Amino acid sequence: MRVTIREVASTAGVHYGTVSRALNPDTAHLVAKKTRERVQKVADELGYTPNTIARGLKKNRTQTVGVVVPDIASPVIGHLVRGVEDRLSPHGYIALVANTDDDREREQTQIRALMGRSVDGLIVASAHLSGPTLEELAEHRIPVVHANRHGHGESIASVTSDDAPGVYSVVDHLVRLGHRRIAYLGGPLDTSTGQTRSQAFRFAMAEKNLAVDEKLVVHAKTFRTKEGEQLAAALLAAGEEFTAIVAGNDMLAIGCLDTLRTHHIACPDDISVVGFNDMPFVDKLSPPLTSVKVPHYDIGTEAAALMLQLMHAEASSPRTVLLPVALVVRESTGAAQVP
Amino acid sequence: MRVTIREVASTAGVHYGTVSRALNPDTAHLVAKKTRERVQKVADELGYTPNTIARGLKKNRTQTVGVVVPDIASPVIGHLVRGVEDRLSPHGYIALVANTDDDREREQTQIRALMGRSVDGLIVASAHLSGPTLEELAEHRIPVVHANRHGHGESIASVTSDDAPGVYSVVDHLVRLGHRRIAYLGGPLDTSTGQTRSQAFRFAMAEKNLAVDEKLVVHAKTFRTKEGEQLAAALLAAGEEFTAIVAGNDMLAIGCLDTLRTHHIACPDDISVVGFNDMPFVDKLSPPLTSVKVPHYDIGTEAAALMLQLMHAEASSPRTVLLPVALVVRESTGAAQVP
DNA sequence: AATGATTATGCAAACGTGTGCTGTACATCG
DNA sequence: CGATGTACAGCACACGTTTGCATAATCATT
Repeated sequence: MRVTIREVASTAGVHYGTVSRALNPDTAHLVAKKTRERVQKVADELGYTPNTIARGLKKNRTQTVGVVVPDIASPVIGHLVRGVEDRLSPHGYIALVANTDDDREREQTQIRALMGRSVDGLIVASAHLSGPTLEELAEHRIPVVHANRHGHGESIASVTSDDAPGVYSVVDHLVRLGHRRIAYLGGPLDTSTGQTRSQAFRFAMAEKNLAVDEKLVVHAKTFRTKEGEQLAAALLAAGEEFTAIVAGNDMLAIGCLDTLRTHHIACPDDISVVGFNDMPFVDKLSPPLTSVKVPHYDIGTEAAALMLQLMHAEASSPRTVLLPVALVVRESTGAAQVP
Repeated sequence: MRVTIREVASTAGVHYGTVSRALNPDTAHLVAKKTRERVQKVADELGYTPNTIARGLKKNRTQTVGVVVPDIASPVIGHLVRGVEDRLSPHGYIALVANTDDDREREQTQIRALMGRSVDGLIVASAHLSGPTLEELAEHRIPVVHANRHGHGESIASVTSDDAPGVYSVVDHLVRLGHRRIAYLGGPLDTSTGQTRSQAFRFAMAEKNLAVDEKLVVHAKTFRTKEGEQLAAALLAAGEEFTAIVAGNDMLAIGCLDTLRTHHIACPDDISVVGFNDMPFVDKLSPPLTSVKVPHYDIGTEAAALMLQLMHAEASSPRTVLLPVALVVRESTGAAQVP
């Protein structure tokens, strides 16, 4: 059996209420220094650890935040979760992670499971969030922070990468290299990143006074390399000429590289390829992939920081954080092929 | 405010104890079908969800298992955790993950934090586990399963990959290609995988009647690419001849490839390189890395399965699971250079 | 020395469940 | 018809804390 506050009290010769106060930083000033020290010592000797469950029941706070992600096995998500953890744990909070596979039903189930465990807050990095679930969350008045995705309007706090300038810098980079006919292989339009980047691409092209050939714009249904391969092949088969592909993320870009290789098309000599996210090891690909560095770890820490603010109900603070990204030029982009 | 069992009871016109029994599958048979159905209906209408915290306090079980990992951001660990989650969640359990960075102190802190939250079990994939902590765990009589690492003796359940045959198949593969002078660049000897694979290498070499040149055996302090680079450079600088490097994992192997490239040594033409784990995307490296596929996802599911057994205290079952690995031959290994 | 102010501690009621025990109503049996 | 058994529901305590309130102890002030 685990040692309780009463045992500490009896061996220290004080009432258990006093022990509670002595051990709690907020109330420690209410107990005399002498007894506080004695209690502290006895608690250490007995190896007392407060029962978080009992405390949670009483205070209605569990020092736990739920983290809802599409897939913890994905490298970018892993870094995000790591950031959350690192920022949260010094404050005594711990993360409860749940995978959804971007599946609406599973999302709902997982969020319910988290709510049932009385998490103090919810960081949501999963793509969708169905209506009923959102309502439930509102009912429980539980703080919610969106990470790596935009919220519904501005009502929900969110922290994301500032993708638009990133996409612009990609297009700018390609244009400077002489590219004019640029294909776009984007991610799912029902995800926040898929949509944002797609719009940003059109905007950037307009900015450069370049026409967007609709035949050169395709969108994947998932962010998987396999689909990148297929869509890249489809772009090639369409017969429209182009000298560069901007991909919605690195996975899709890797698919492109594979397809180019199987078609014996040289990259970057014939066609340049750009990814997004700058995942680990894309610098080791052949050719090393030009990409846009997205600070997923920092997204995690910022989301956690925002969550801490919300939970402690500090004065209203900036609710929407945009983190800067940076183009990383490598060898998958080069001068446009002369026609 | 959240709806409690008492509200359900009063609107259904029964005692709250009855509601508790009616809603709990194990005790539902104790209440008449008619009232049980009425209670059920009222509970649904009111949107009652049992308070897991209160239940946890009473039953001393939280339907939660702690998962202690070195770094959730690492791709292999991500897959492992994913496996744990997938196997656990259908049973209503949820995973509480904690990173340790393989740091002894942090390990202790995190495990304490998990224990304080009354987890029902602990899956430990972190490298070390210092003495005092182990004792604490034993005191609490909490089920522990080691994943991806061997336990202390056979007293603790564990599930790992069967690395020895994997290493043997690597050496065998190289020998068949004509390699005789083979270097070993292993992981930290104070980690389970580092030690197992190192021993297995010596054993495999002996099996093949090949001498192990101690100047060609080095061990990293961490599993990082940077250290792979440095140690590979050190091997080259040592002046001993060799035609192949067996690395303790893919990260170290990637470091080797980088060093070979900067030294303008061709791989595999001059020196072959083999990794271990078969991480995502090592097939996209240049050259694509020959490696040993370790089923980290399955290690996760198996560890979770074992944990479920232990928690439900089913009859004593196989406590040590070894999962098979498979050599995946790619282009980083080739025929030995003729002298 | 008595009074008031301040500080330190004890007391006990919650928080929302689970569950052993008790009591009641009804059926069954001799 | 009385005794016994069975099925169901109520009662109240316990799980380990926190915390408002009351009380005791200490100290300063007049």
